[in-house]
Amino acid sequence: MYALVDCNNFFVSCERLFRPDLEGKAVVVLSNNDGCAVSRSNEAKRLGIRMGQPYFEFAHLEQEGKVTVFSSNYILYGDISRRVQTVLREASPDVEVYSIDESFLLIDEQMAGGDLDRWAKALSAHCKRLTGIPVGVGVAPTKTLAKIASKLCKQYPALRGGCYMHREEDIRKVLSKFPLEDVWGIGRRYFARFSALGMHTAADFAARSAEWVRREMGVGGLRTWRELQGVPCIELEHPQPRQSICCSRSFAKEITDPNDLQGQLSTFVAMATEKLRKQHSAAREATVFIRTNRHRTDLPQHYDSRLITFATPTDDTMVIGKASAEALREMMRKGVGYKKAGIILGNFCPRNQVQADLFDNTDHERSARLMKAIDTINATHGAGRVHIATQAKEGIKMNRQHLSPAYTSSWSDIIVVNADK
DNA sequence: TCTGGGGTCCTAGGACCC
DNA sequence: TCTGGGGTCCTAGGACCC
Repeated sequence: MYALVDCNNFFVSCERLFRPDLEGKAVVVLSNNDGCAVSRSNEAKRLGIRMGQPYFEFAHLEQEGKVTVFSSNYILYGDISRRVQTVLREASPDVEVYSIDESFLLIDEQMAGGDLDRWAKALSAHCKRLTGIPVGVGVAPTKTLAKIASKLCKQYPALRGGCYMHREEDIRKVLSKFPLEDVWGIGRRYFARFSALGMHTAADFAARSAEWVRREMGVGGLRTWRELQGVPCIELEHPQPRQSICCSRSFAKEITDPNDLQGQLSTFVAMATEKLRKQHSAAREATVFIRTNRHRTDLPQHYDSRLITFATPTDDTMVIGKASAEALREMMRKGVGYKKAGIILGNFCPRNQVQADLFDNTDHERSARLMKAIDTINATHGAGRVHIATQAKEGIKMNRQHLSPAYTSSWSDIIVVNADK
């Protein structure tokens, strides 16, 4: 059986850990740059705040004291996520960390003491007790059904955080009420097409023929369809090195000054190459892109990107940084304000299998030693302690007006318990 | 005024090979 | 009228996920 453990309103739950006064209240966590809602407490959902809704549209609710708003604090969420994963690894030897707030576990009835429903509820309670994070645990014969079971946990508090779904008639009953758009693998596009054909529930989709599904959606859709019938087609996956690494941000204000934008891009390059080195890869390609504010239709729009190729695959911040800076200079138009920029590294090979270029006389040994020194210092003395001189001193120019402290990852932000009070 | 960031997989079609 | 058969590789675009 597969279990899906899904953290409820994860970012909001992380913020509430250190703000218990917000329990039972409407809370929203915003995307980077305080742009839009990415996590909402149940109370905030009830206020009508939608996923992805722009902040300015509900900022009045905050003024009226009806909702508390946070900037996203990924350092905190990443740390809490690792704690949850630690608890889950004790529950099963086979865990796939699917996202920051979801993990799949492989589980059999013996391990669970013969009662998987009880096991699911117990794991939910255990996780809450050890980490403070409320989770739903859905157990079913396939990953797709386990996702559905975990959603039922949120819908029905009587399940006490755990739901084991395996009998055919139970599954049929659930699917006949489950919205098709909430099925894992059915996105916005397919749902729009299918609902126009009168299909609205998971059961409507499951009732189509295999040929029809294959024709309309290809093999991926067929897998989803079979998983709904209880036939496992999607296995537990183990972490693979990334095939591309992207680092980009929107800025608080449009940037016009080339040096200014160069400083921001340089920081993106440093972040992306650090991730690249962490997975022991070297990149053959980098794409640099810039864009103006899409929403300001009154201003001139400009999007451009440059693909850079490296004769010798590299993970060197300075090599990639220098090439990116040149690309940026070529693209930037005078007087145009840029709202977003970024870099995508791609076409990787393992770092220890780099094929040298006959005409390349770079000192790769020296480069490797320097990068290792930078990474080691930053890992032990704090991110960004040493950096390339072209990086912006003040960091990425983002709006983060509602940022919570780094409660678990910075000595200066650690909670102080005052016994006198 | 104000609208996120980071990924993966699959498919069709074109170019090329013998 | 009818115009071979069997492949590979690459890319762009579309779909999906959180």
